[in-house]
Amino acid sequence: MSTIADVAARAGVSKATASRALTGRGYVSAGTRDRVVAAAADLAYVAHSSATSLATGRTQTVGVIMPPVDRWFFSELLAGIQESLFALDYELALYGVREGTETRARLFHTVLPGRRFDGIIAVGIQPSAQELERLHRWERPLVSVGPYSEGSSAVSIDDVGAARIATEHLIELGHTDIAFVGGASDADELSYGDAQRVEGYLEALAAAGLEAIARIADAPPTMPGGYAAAVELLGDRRGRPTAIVGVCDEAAIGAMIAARRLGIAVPTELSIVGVDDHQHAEMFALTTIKQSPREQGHEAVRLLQQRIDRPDAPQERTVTASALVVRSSTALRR
Amino acid sequence: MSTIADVAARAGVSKATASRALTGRGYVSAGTRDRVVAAAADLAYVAHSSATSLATGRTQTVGVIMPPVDRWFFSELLAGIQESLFALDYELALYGVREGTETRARLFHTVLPGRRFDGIIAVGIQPSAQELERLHRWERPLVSVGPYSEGSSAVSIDDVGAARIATEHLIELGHTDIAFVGGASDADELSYGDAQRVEGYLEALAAAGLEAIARIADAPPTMPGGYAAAVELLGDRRGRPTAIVGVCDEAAIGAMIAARRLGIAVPTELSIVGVDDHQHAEMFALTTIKQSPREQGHEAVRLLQQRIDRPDAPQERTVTASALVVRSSTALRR
DNA sequence: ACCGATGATGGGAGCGCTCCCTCACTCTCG
DNA sequence: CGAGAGTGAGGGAGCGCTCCCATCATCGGT
Repeated sequence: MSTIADVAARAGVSKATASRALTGRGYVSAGTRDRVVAAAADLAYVAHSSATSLATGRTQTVGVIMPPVDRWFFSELLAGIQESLFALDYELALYGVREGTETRARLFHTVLPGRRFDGIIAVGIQPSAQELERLHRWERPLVSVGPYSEGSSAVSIDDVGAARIATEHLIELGHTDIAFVGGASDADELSYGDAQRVEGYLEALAAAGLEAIARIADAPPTMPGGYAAAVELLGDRRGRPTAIVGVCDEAAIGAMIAARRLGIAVPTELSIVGVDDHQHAEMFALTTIKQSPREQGHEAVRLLQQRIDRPDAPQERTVTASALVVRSSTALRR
Repeated sequence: MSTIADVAARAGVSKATASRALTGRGYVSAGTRDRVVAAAADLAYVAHSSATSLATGRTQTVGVIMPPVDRWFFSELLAGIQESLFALDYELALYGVREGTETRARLFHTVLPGRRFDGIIAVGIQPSAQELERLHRWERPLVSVGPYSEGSSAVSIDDVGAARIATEHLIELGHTDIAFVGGASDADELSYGDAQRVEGYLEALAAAGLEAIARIADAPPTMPGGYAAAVELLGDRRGRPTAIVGVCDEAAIGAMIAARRLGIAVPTELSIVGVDDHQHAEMFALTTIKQSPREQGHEAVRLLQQRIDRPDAPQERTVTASALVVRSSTALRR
């Protein structure tokens, strides 16, 4: 493994000049630059990242903290972040957040002070006041995806709005018995975004004077979760709702499959709407609210990059709009 | 941000002693150690990772190269890797592999020589001879998950075996018209493991003297992929197979949904078997071959750790067994 | 002819850590 | 009782890079 000293020697210049030629910072004559670049190529020289980091204080690495990627939304988001970071020549260090505070504690006590990252993208995490304070002391930019908190840029989905639109769509179709699949009686169990969606559902009902009929079935935001909850919900022939809002498409699809098994026709007997526009939504002809997690990933990186370049620039907050995509899982109430 | 010099000063010892006390390498008296540790705690001292790396040559970071995590298998595998790395105090730097060689080229030309990683876990990647040579020159361990190549440890699924078992199961049930959903006429389009599965399917047929009936439907290894392929396969009432092997559970489930829509009863009229034991397999009562991607992730990290500790230890190769999980998507041929 | 930009280069300090080497001291054992 | 091993601590080089500063040449403007 050759060092910059080797390159400098081979090009017949000093280390300083070689560094300037290679990084593009400072005065170097064209001829010298070419010689240095050629020498570097000959030696297959690549700067030692730790040495560069130590000298510059920048690691070219971004930490990404996110929930397990087994949900489509997160895996898409991660893909978006990955694409953008790659394009900007940043490494991506992935951190899981298990609710177990161990990961989180370690992150704040060891990883951040270790100055491994130039910035952080935190997905679906609401930092505590104490954590925020530490982040502030960390003096490096944070962009959060989802929840928004003072002192950091954020790209958010309007989760409340998405669920509201979904619910309103059903109300407009004449439904007055609309259940929500994918809540949790213990609110702590819900991710931030999911909690917001419950909120949106309730808001829409309230706006239509239907708050009394609110029915929230607890379920994890997964297909089996939605399936199980729907089986229970639809099992009773008379108390059965005529429409269902899923906390996400996975849950909605689970509910749809449950309905089919129970011989309940969708959409004639039961309307179902989801949130996300999951890759499977089309196959199931699911009416849903389109989010674009991949683009949100891009946006998050853009914001972060901006703040890395100009740390004193004002915080920015992007809220991406939600759009209703009508397919054929919803219909007028009979 | 305090440095080790600050800690040393506060504890009234030299930098060297402080370092020894904190890293646990070399002689330090218990009393001194305690004083240093206390001083470090007071100052909230955490070693600067770049400085440590530069001095030790180790980054405590492992690079993970894998396909997009939108398939359950990969997201589980990643989760397993993440868990184990976290437990061992390693950072995880994530790399996508788009077939676009750009990522790959950059990895080999810039990232590896930049000495950012102590080791690499490569998932589903068959390095070219030239790449292998570079890896060798890199002199750091590589563990591959999936394909096995000379000179690196590997944890592999017996993909051939898995698909063979799945197919044999159908043959034992009396089926003689068994289609495979999720191939690709252009073999390059298939991931390594998927290609192996096609292999296993063909092997089983051949062993039963059924090679003549092999029918491989091209489809991406996804639910919509399996759905579309199955719709085509099952559309023709007479030429219809009596059993289907899915390249993975997602594809198998897609096929199952297609069958339902077409009014074909599973398993009475059509048997379906998948590979993976996906989280949704149970909900669909899918007979499948159980893999444990999460455990494979653990195993990959274990192998890597071993090789980081003792670089000259012999290469190890783990092949995890596959087990048939019979649910109710398969039945005797009528 | 002199001066101050401007361009091009080299010397070398310094980033924060580890670890080799040296030194001092205390035991242990022949 | 002295040699040698074992233990504890400090000094300081060195990891590979960047970047500040000093130096020197060139050149146009007064």
